[in-house]
Amino acid sequence: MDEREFLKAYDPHAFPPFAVTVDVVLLTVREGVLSVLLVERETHPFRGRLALPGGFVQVDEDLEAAAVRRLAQETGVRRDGDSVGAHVEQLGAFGDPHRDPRMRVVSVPYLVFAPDLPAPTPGSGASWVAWVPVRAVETDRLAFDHAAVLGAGVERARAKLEYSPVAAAFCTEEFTVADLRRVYEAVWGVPLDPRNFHRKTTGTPGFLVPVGRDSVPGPGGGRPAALYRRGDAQLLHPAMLRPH
Amino acid sequence: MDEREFLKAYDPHAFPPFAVTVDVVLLTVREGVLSVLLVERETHPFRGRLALPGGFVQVDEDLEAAAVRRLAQETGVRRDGDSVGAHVEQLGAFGDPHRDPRMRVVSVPYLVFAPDLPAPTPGSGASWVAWVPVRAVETDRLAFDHAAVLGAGVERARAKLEYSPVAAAFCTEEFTVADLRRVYEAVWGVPLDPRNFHRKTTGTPGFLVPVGRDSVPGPGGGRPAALYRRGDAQLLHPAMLRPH
DNA sequence: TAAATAGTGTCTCTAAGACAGTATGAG
DNA sequence: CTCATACTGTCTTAGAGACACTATTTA
Repeated sequence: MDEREFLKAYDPHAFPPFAVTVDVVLLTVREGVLSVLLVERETHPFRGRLALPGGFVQVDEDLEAAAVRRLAQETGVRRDGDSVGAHVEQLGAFGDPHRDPRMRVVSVPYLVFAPDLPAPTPGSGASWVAWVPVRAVETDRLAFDHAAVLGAGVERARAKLEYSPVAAAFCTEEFTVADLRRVYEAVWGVPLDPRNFHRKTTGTPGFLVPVGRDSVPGPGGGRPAALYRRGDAQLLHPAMLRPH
Repeated sequence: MDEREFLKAYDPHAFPPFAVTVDVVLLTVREGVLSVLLVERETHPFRGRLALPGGFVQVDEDLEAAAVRRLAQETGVRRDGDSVGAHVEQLGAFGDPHRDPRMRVVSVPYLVFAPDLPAPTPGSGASWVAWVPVRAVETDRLAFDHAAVLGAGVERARAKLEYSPVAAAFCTEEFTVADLRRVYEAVWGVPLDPRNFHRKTTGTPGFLVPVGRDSVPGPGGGRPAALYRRGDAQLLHPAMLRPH
């Protein structure tokens, strides 16, 4: 039998059914606090419980595209090269045989970083959507294994800030060194020395590109800060060190 | 409708069929060269082409267990806490809609490190098995998207050696500092200064535990080296730096 | 003996941590 | 003016890279 005949005779329905879902761990920093976008599930299973946005992948759909689609459908948050989607990264596969009571489901979560966004609006499958501070999430009340997924996402985010310049994905296109420092402080949960942080970030080639203009100081004053955009470096050399 | 009724009425076969497979990127260091275990496919699709060991996950089977099972079935390499399986790590999910001509398949590859092992024997689904130096793999002739999977595995291994003590998983239970250095040199593909490497590895707390005995020198002589076991550190602090 | 490998010591340089001191805004 | 934030400079110290030197084996 050659390959063509083989494929013609192949019946996918002959095998026990699997499903593949995607979930989105969408993180942002609001008021100095690392927060995650959660929805309240509108249907069984886990109806009424909080969960990450997500859902079934369509047969002909790319995994990352499915994640972005479900995020938009459930929460109204759309991909947009400059803000949401500046950083989208796969978190792995979660496939415990009993993670979903309906059937065997393997879920592929995606980690997304976003700047502080307007309030999301509930859509299909969600009766409620909101940003929840990560430290305030009641992990043992999340649907499915989303506590583990969220934990993996936060841990990945913390590690990623050390050796990559993705922290800028939490900021608007133009930002100050202090904006960026507040991202690191929120994600790592530790205060950083503003002066050493300034020296490190502005001194690492390719991390920050000066815009040439200054920000306007907030209420209470302070010297205006220079504005920067993200540079083209893919890796930080040497890495930002997280205080131990 | 409550949750029980909902689940009773749920028909998994009503949805388009997905399949989930696992693949194994089994790496070792043989004669100073980073090598990967490849099989020749016995059946369509990609019959006769080289591929990573792997196969379909069973409905009630854990993903990592499936990877270990397929590795044993196809190649005879068995899990064994001290050698193969000293380090097993998920590499993510590969789910391009057309990566498999039979049907929609999402594959979850696992990265495994092993010490130099006895020659493997072909089993179910494989007509041939062998260790192939990673640099000698003809990536454009591998089955499916295994070139990308192998690339991700090698890149992950390189990064992992920097901040974790997993390099010891490439060695037998007791090993010398030079054995460990040869692992780093093979995986990173660069020579390292033996003296600085010695200072770094023996000076990092929790990395190496001295056994108290010496190795026997090879032919050609040389001073016997102290033997070590892997320590209990999970992370290297500070990290081993890969020469840029 | 020479050659090979193991292990120690020492110097230099980069860069991180801990600040002091200056600049420029708001109120 | 004071207060707040931005930015620059300086000192100390940990640790990486580049060696020289000593130790212990085989041939």
